[in-house]
Amino acid sequence: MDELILAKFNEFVKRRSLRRTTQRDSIVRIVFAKDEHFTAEELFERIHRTESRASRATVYRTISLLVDSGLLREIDLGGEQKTYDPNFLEKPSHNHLVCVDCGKVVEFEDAHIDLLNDCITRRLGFRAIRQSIHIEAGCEQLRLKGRCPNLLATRLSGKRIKKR
Amino acid sequence: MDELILAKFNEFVKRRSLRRTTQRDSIVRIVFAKDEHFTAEELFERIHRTESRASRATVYRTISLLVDSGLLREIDLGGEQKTYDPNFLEKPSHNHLVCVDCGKVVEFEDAHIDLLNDCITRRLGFRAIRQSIHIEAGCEQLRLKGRCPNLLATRLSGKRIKKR
DNA sequence: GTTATTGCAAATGATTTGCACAAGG
DNA sequence: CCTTGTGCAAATCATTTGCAATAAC
Repeated sequence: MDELILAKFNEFVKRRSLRRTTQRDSIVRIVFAKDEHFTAEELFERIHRTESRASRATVYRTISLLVDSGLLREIDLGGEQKTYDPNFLEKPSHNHLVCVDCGKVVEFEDAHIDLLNDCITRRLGFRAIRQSIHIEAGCEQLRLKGRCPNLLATRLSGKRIKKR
Repeated sequence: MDELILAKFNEFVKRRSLRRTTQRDSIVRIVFAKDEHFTAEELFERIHRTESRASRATVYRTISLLVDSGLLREIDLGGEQKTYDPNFLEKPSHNHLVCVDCGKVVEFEDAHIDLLNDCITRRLGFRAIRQSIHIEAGCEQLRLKGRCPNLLATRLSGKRIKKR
């Protein structure tokens, strides 16, 4: 499955008369091996947990290429580092809900929302290109039962929870 | 009108046992004198075009206070500098459409969208706190007539247009 | 007076870049 | 070969912070 993406990427690379390299290949494979969002630094660490090797500079440069190619998207999760989302090929129009209690990011799609946004855009005199919805929300289970199934997992994994 | 906001801010300042200073007063006045979005640097420049004086550090620190107080909101316009929006008091639930042709930012409110987002959030097991929609769009007039009323103005004013 | 605030300059931290060497086609 | 990519270390740039002097209350 991610081999298909790699093929698309290499097509893009060729079209731009760039070169296929071992570093680019392994970075792309690692990016699309999971459906998780990541920062440049997290990707760098993930790479170094494998047998592959690539410098920080190459990681940053390859991320830029992936974004240019349309295979990867930068999303706004409000942190200090940029966050990237590898799931837009599978779900071309998904949005993000971020739980302020546990930091969990939930992806969702909704055709009604998309349609409504399109209407609004047209009414304003524009032609929609891309839209993204960002919802900050609290965990209902935490509020009612005093605990949230994600909260513990998040703490254990040492993930960053949005401050504020 | 902005004197009311200043009063609210000073209330907040007192509640936190902080101090009312000339710098803070003038920064708040300048922030809410217009309904324009701005970056820290742009605010710093605006201040220095008046008779007021405040260091860059104080500008940054006061922006943080304003955000904490809920009077100012950080919004995502995708630039390298953080952007702030002083209009959430007047329009508590507005969203942003950014024109990729001219960089113009249009604010819009829509009750249907808000309701729909609320439903989706609840369905996912969360309780909505805040939501924002970011639409990137092209100018319909530019496409049809080959020119956009905002484009020239934007170029003249030297505003940053979103790259990509 | 005591505590918070300011301004400056230095520190930080993510991302970018120049350059010499290595690798792709 | 000739051109693009890589890794390193240095540069950038927005933002933050330590500290001594200053201003609130």
